[in-house]
Amino acid sequence: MTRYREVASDLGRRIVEGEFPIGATLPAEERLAREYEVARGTLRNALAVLERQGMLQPRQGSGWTVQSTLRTQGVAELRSFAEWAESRGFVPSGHVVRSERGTATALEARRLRVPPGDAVLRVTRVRGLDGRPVMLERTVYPGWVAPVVEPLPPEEPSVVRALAEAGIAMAFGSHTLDAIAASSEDARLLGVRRSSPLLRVRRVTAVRDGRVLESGDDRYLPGEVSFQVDASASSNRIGRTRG
Amino acid sequence: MTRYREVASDLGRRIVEGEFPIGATLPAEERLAREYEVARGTLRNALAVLERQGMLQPRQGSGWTVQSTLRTQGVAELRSFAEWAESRGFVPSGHVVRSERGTATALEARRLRVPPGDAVLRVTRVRGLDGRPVMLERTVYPGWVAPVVEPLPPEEPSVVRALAEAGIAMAFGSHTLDAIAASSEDARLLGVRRSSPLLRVRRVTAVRDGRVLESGDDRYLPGEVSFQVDASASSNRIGRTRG
DNA sequence: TAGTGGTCTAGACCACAGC
DNA sequence: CTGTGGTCTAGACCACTAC
Repeated sequence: MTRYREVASDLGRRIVEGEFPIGATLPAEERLAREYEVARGTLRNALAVLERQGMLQPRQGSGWTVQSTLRTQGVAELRSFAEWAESRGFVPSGHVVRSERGTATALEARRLRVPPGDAVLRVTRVRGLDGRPVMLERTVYPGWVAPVVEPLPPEEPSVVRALAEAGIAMAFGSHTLDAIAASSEDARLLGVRRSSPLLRVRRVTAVRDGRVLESGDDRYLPGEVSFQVDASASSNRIGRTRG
Repeated sequence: MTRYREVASDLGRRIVEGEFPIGATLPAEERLAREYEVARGTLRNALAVLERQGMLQPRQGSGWTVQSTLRTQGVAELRSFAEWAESRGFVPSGHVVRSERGTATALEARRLRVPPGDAVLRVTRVRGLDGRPVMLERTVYPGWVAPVVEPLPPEEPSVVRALAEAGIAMAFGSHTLDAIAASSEDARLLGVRRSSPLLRVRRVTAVRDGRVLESGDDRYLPGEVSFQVDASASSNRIGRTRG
């Protein structure tokens, strides 16, 4: 653990616990640096961590003000449906509709960055919140991930967590959002009429060394989950939101 | 202009011009710092700027590698339809369908953070790429912005640019993405069938001091424009993409 | 083992906010 | 004016990569 992460962690804890409520101004950097017995540069590294998490915002000449007392996690927040749901107080569910081994088509191979014809695992899941289906997920895993995913119980709510426990941690993700009309299968599994509008999120996630972990196509019912992007000059934050 | 921004700007130019192509490794920080005659800390500030723009990525023990030779702009990239289109080589168009003054409804007042009943300006525009309509935009402006927007020509392609030239610069934006079925008016103006799927982007943007600049509802034809989010442990980047 | 980015220190001066 | 964050310097040592 580096010193600035320790400071960020402790300062974040004090904010979450209410010592500095929303709208409050933190003590000056100089004072906080003395308090934690670090150089001002190190303290500023810690503040930058909390800024990226959306908790703090600086203003030259004034000070650092508390924007939020909720910790967000960037990638993880976007990546794991189950962890997002739990952090918001919903009960996530998952149900495997289909799971089959196969060989990579040209398109899948390009997305997964493996040779065409390589072994892949295709899984279709219906994801729910508090018992109601809200999203249909079709994921393709490359051969090296398949042995970890295949033995999971069909009702496993968090595949991401299971992968992390197996030492496979996601480090990068690219998501593309658009709208699409429900196919016959989409309609049947989500319980809507064919060609009704769905929010489609195509995603490719990779581990630290660049290997692709999965390629997926998620289709959300409108009105249940939407995606929110907060952008400022210095940082962007992305997350799901209800409704 | 601060020194680290100057360095970032020059280094970015060298990358765009091809001196360091995609995949290339930059000279070591120590060497670049000597070259630019700045301290290593200042050079690292410059590299951080280019990292946030998605051009560079560091790896401990190796070096900084070039990820992209395209400059992105964070908020601006997300905010201005016209500037995004031009940067990608498309010709953006805009056409005002309706423009009317009115008083803020309860919902509009909450979004714009003004008292209900305050004067507002409501504008509906069809936005196009290379002559084809791709998006329908309904924007509500608070009273203090209306005098700048109202006199603009109905075919003005970039409202953001016009506002910036009037000294009104957007500093923060929140965007919420979901899918929605086309209403009768949506269908008529975009040339699709009623209840066909559209990507809806609701946005609220604010200036530096926190005043809300506009509240909008944009509806995109599927297959024309989508939104892409690249997330990693250290940073998130958002932008539009074609198709 | 040599070279790289990651972290940290202890100062300094500047630009801006707010009284 | 005083206090704040923003920038900058000139060093140092550590963790990791690649040979």
